[in-house]
Amino acid sequence: MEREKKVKKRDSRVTIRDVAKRASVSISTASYALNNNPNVSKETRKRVLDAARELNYYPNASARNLKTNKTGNIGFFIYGFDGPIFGDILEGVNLELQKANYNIVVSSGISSAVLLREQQVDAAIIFDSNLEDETIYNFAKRNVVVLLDRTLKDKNIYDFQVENKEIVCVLLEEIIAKGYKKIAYLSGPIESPSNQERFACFEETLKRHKMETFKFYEGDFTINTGYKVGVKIAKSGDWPDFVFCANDESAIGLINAFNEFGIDVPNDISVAGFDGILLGEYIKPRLTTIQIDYKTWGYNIAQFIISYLQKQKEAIINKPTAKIIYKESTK
Amino acid sequence: MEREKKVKKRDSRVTIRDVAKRASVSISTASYALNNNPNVSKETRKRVLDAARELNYYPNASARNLKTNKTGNIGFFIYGFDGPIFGDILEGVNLELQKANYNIVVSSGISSAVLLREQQVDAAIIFDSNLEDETIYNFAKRNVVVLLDRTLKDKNIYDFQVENKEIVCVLLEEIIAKGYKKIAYLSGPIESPSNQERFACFEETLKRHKMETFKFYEGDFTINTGYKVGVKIAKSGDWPDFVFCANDESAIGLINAFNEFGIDVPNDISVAGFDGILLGEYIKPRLTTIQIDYKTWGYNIAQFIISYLQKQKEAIINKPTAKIIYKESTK
DNA sequence: TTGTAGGCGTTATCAA
DNA sequence: TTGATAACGCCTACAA
Repeated sequence: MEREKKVKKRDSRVTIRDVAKRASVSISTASYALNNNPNVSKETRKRVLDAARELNYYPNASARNLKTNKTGNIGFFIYGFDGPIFGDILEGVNLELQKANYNIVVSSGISSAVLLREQQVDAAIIFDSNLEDETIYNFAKRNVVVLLDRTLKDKNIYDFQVENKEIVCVLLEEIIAKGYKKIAYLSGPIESPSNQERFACFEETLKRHKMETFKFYEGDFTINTGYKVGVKIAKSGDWPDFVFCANDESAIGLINAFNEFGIDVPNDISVAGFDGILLGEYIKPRLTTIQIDYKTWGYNIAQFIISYLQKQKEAIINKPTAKIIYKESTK
Repeated sequence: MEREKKVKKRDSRVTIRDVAKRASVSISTASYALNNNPNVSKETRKRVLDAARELNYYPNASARNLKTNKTGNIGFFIYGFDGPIFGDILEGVNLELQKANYNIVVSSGISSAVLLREQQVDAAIIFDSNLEDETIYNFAKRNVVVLLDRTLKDKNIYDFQVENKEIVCVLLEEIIAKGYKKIAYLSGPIESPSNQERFACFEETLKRHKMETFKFYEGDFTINTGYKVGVKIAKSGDWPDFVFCANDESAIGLINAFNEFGIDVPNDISVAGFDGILLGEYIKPRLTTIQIDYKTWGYNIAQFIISYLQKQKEAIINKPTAKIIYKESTK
């Protein structure tokens, strides 16, 4: 019975206490050594680090976070795990964060709101329109937020929209120059800022040439809806000669429908998209698109957050590059 | 000066202390109320919850985790953010975890190892062969681990491999029945267990029919390498009449190369893959494949973890269903 | 039913 | 250069 009491608590982790004991120093000295604090002698540091290694010690994150009020984690919150562009952004973000010893933590759905509310991350990158503005504002009271899916104005909140304006205009100018007359638009969700910007540029360029939007088809950025719109167009008989799609996925759905109905792309109807996703290179005909360098975008976002958190310098936002890639879906 | 001292610390969050004060109860009562502990009167609970809402209180995760030695987070660690099957598994996992109030946390690269070592998650799902066995063993001393990419034997460690055996045999049987004679294999990474299992079934079935592997091409599960192999085959002139690829992505690269070199798929060479990824439906010819229900797999994994953590019952592992989908890439 | 108090594992202040 | 000790915010015996 007596002996039982002295037994180490079942399951208990190695703590800094154990390390200190093994290195024959006080807890505080151990902490200094482990955190590279300069005021600890070289020999002591070595003893402590050795002990830590021998005991396979790793700090308890909760305790550290509670004390320092930091987590070292950066959250990336997305609306779903299967979006084709997230992969690239995330790779860029992660590569860069690793260099600065931040951890990336990706989440989606309710989890995202919980992690934000309980401040389990030091900074948040948000690409999920399901997250409520209020949750974001609240998190931003004490932490930095980068928005990719909307625009909010407040201290600590920054938005990194893709640069749509110029590049969509350029594409449309070139399309008009090629002689297309009946130019239509397949939208994303109406309220999406990206969609709105892209459509604004679309309309503006047409207007500059005294042309009218041949048709405005409502979509939602998905292949499925793109397909449905394609079927409707095919059946209608009232065909445009060019459809600019707000993103690649809807363009791919559209082309799929056209293929099925024997509509010749690009000769009957030409199609272009936006994003430059991998899938666009594997469909037939391959998709003309505006290619965004999402990986670099991710890299830039991570850079921004790091310099913000470390307050090294005025953090600067770099827009990702965009370029037009002509493939066989246009003449 | 005096006044300065009394000012609330800049930036400080709302704590349970503030809630207790506003509800005029002690901290412990507030805690009980917030955690649905039964021994607190209805009115008191209401007062506390109201106060929490009014103050916009959310618990400090670090403090809670430190005390309870739990995080409520389940980690999913992957080798990269752009794998086409992760999206589906993750959706399934997340949907199920949400119901049980667990948060999903996805990470990759060094971050994964850190999160595991510092035990920032209560359970880990691992699909990243870059993570070292030792890191996993260590984490598993106190937590449950589900492996999707390898097999390790230890307390708390479980592996959920896709069921490759039966279904690959069935496909090969059917292929042989169709009269293919020169049947080749395009592998994944040689050391990958999935690849090994699939190849074992492949070889076994051929052997049963007294056939030999026409060629073994080494790949690595990527489109790029699949493409390179395809080019090599095209140039060699020594063609198989059927290539079974260890996954869809390599099959897609292969077909792409064949298309470029004017090899007729399926008539010159037929191709089949494994996974059933979206891309396979959009290439020409569409890819014959073994389709795995990855979303359900994710669902099952989450179920397993939840019942394990809650020790409700003997946790049971359900394998995901697999079925063969014939498309135009085979005769 | 409610309150008091101790401690989870760290970091960091202060004194030695 | 090192060590004792007080927090960080929360949960939970135990006492009232």
